[in-house]
Amino acid sequence: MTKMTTSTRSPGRPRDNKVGPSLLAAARQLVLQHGYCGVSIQMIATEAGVGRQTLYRRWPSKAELVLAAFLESAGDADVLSDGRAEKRLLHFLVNVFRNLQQDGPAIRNLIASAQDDPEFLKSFRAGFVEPRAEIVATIFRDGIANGEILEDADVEMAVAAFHGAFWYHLLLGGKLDAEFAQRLTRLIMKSISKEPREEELLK
Amino acid sequence: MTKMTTSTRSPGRPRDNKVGPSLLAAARQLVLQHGYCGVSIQMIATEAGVGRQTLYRRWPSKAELVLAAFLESAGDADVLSDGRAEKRLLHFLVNVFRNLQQDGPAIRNLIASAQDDPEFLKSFRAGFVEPRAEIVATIFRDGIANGEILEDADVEMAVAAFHGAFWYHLLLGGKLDAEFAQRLTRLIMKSISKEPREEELLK
Amino acid sequence: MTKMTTSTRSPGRPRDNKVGPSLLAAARQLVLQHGYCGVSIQMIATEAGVGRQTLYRRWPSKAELVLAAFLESAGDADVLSDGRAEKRLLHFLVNVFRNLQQDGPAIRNLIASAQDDPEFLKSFRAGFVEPRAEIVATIFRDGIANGEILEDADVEMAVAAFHGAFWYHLLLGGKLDAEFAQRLTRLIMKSISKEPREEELLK
Amino acid sequence: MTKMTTSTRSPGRPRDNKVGPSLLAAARQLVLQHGYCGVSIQMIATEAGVGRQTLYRRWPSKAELVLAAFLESAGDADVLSDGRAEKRLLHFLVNVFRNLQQDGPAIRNLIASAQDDPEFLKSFRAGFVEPRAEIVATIFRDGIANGEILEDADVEMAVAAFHGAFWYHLLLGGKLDAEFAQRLTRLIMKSISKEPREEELLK
DNA sequence: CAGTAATCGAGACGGTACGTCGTGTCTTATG
DNA sequence: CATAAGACACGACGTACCGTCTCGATTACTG
Repeated sequence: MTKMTTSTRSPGRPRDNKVGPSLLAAARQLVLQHGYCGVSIQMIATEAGVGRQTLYRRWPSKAELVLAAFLESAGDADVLSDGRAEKRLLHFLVNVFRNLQQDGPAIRNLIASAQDDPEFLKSFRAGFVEPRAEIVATIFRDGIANGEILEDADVEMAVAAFHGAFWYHLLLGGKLDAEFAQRLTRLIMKSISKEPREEELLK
Repeated sequence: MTKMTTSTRSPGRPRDNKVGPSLLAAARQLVLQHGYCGVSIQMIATEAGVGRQTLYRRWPSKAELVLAAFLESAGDADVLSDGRAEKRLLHFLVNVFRNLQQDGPAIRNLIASAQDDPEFLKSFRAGFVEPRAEIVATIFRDGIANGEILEDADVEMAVAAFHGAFWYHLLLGGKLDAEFAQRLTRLIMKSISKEPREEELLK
Repeated sequence: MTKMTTSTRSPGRPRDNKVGPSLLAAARQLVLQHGYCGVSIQMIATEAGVGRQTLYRRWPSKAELVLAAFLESAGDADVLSDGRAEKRLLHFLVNVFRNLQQDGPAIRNLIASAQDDPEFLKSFRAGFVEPRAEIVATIFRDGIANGEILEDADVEMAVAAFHGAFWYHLLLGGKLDAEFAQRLTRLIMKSISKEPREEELLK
Repeated sequence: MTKMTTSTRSPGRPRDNKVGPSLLAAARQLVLQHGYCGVSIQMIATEAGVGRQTLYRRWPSKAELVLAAFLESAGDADVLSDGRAEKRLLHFLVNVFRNLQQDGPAIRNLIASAQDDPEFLKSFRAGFVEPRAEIVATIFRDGIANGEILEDADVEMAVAAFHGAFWYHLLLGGKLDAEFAQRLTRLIMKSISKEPREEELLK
């Protein structure tokens, strides 16, 4: 036996695997510094000490590159693996808001970029939106499983309302703080949880 | 006596008041035809048979002009003045969705434009967002007044979740149809209405 | 009578008539300094303190601009208006060679540029080649008129051989000095003048 | 003993001696098809099924490669070995013009390429210009030897005028036909041949 | 009824970013 | 070593908009 691996290694000079990360780092730093629109493709390439073409070889647009750059930092969303749904939601939201403290402006611009670039919209959904939606959906489904949440709850819509509400604030320049997180979580939970209303409990 | 009013009319040639509307019309038509990003300021001015400066004299940016153009058509939001809150919400939403059928792409781009232009964000909030938020808030407050909705409902957050949910879908390219409207309305109403849960009714 | 001139002055802001000359000057200086290929359109525009578009508005290519720049200096070809043909030819050639001392490299590159750009070739012929050809042709025709040169001399071909010979040297990097001028003039004159051969005179 | 020859055969993989010719062929075909400037080094390499480096290992530039490619076809210049000088010149010229029918555009671009690349200019002179100059010079010298041409004829200049005249036409897009060949030959011969003038013969 | 001043269409102007192209060098694995 | 493939840094290209400016011409009110 001669060759184990089907090692379909493409011929030619392999891509320098230091250049991708250095582009991501450059993108991230420059966007945080000058804002998304204040940064050109040229600037990122120059900062990374790289030719422009080398960038285009990896990402088709500034938006895709910046998305990748900000996905890294946001990837490590720490999520409570169990506990009451409301608590887990709140914890998630507080974490997200903390990230947005720094990344908010960039994320807003990525959402903006997706509005006239269907290809990027797909990337953005797949890389950013859906993972986060899934986290929240999982919390809801766990809640159903352990009896906290109504069996017939409209999970999909609850997720949309949950994320939508803070996108709405984010995109409109509103403040995203702990109080907001609490109120939003409360609102959604009221809609889908089994727990009797407080008012009724008092009766 | 020649003139009654001391009307501080500025000297010089008065503005041609046909030019504003023709710019709005041109903007609207071109954006619907080629998409927001497919239209340049020059194109709009040319289409309206107007110099570029004449446009800048009235609006500071493409976004502001297009906002004005699309505000006109959306201005005549017909809202039920009374009835049950859920019904009124649903009616509003269906109307909005009907408008978005045509204007959706433009609105998405306006939201996008606001993400890196604080000045325009203010205009957009004042002209587009807040009027619509107020309509929904009013419905909620009416609901409280007539006992449909809990006195301590978080109206502001409910509005954010309500609008946010369909913005979320709009910006992500989701479908905005009657079913979505119904499910969203239901979710929000469940959260804030007094009506006892179905489950409890069955007890 | 109200208006005399049909003054078809085009509308819009008139072109700044200082910008053309400053571009020509910049082009000339930079090309002399760094060579034709060492100069980019951007460099010329920057040197002239002008936007790139402003340059493209006046000339369609670097070649056309540089041609114009070097036409100016070469325009003042001083030509003897009478005298013996051979003397006038020689005087012309010496003058040309003096110009080429400085402009030679640029001219060579202009000829080169014309080889893959038919549009520019036309400009180059009209602006550079033909005026110079005409000067020499005129000398020949004067020579015919005053009996120095054969009536049936092939003026066109003589011009081609005259100019061609020194283009040949120019393009091949040969030296263009007074001796060359003398020998070339002699050769051509021998071909077309009436004067009996020296050899025959000696018989 | 395995190998006989001490032949200083370089170590490593020997050059594939099919690759050179296939590059020449690819270059020739592509340049004839798309024009010199319409062809990139990459295209030639790809057409020949060869890596780019392999090309650079053999020729330092596109110009050198294309020169080599077109030298092949032009190498077989058939020249009359004796006869009257004028006849031999004419025959040569007609042959050259026939070649230029096809290769003209490429040759023009090679001349152009030489204008900003001294290294290539040397190659071009050595490979293309001088052999052809020598052919013509030889014809002239033979003419001197057999008494057709004046002993003190300026052969070098005659060659320059002869070649220069048709370069001039070639580079300026003029037509190179039999009539041109005849007129040019006539002009040069008149200048350097011993034959008495027609006018004088009629005396 | 001349003077003043702002508006209008048109287009020049200095900039900036874009995406593509070609060049010559380099770096792999495979002969 | 040579080779095919392709990455890489670089830099020019021509285009598209942008927001501002500068024209002649127009159109009102003012003194």
